[in-house]
Amino acid sequence: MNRNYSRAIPAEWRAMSKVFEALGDEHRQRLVLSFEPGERLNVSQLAEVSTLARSTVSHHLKILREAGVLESEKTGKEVWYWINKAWLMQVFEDVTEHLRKRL
Amino acid sequence: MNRNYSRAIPAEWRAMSKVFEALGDEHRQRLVLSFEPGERLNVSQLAEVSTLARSTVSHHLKILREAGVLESEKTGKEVWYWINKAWLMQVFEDVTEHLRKRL
DNA sequence: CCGATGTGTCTAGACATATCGAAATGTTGA
DNA sequence: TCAACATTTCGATATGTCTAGACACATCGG
Repeated sequence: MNRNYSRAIPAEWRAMSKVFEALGDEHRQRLVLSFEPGERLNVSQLAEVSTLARSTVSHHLKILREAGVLESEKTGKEVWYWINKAWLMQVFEDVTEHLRKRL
Repeated sequence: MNRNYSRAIPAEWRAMSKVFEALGDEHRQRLVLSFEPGERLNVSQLAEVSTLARSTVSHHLKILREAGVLESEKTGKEVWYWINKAWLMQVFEDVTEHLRKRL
């Protein structure tokens, strides 16, 4: 048994922690699932398909961005979001690997 | 763009949803990380290393069990918990695969 | 410069979750 | 049967999150 409960969370779990938190919400899952491969969407488009108010969508996008799930870039008035696919897959694989070897 | 925001969440995401929610909490992460490979731990042992009250630990274990992260079995007075490793790895791999192919 | 547009922030209320201690439940052994 | 033990449930409170609308800020076109 690993007794030092308060020790640092492993790096791959720490990164994953934010992702777990971000993707634990169903609305945020649906936002992520609105993307097609390689696609970039702006806030208006995402708010349009969502059932939520635009400000609420903005709030959820912020959480997804801070978790590293989404990336964003502002061009003119619009802010375009896309899935941080490579990084996200890497984090998932790291956690799977940690699970395989250590737990 | 996938416009039907309210459609059903894919099966592998639905299973993952509970896992995300369960592992989004740092205390629950620490509980899971207390296990060594193949090990079974009871509530008292987990409560002992935790900084939380016994009843609170029990509450978190219930969430982890309902999410499928942990399994449990009662033998006599004690309830033993262990990580549902094979299933958990499968779910992670399914999500990674969905991410690779569809997003 | 001004109005229209796209986005983010702030606020407040509703709602959900976390937490602990006490009480209840179930189990074992004397 | 009874006392001790392990765990869960319950009640109360504190804390955090979700949500919409009002407002602020930046950008673009006229």
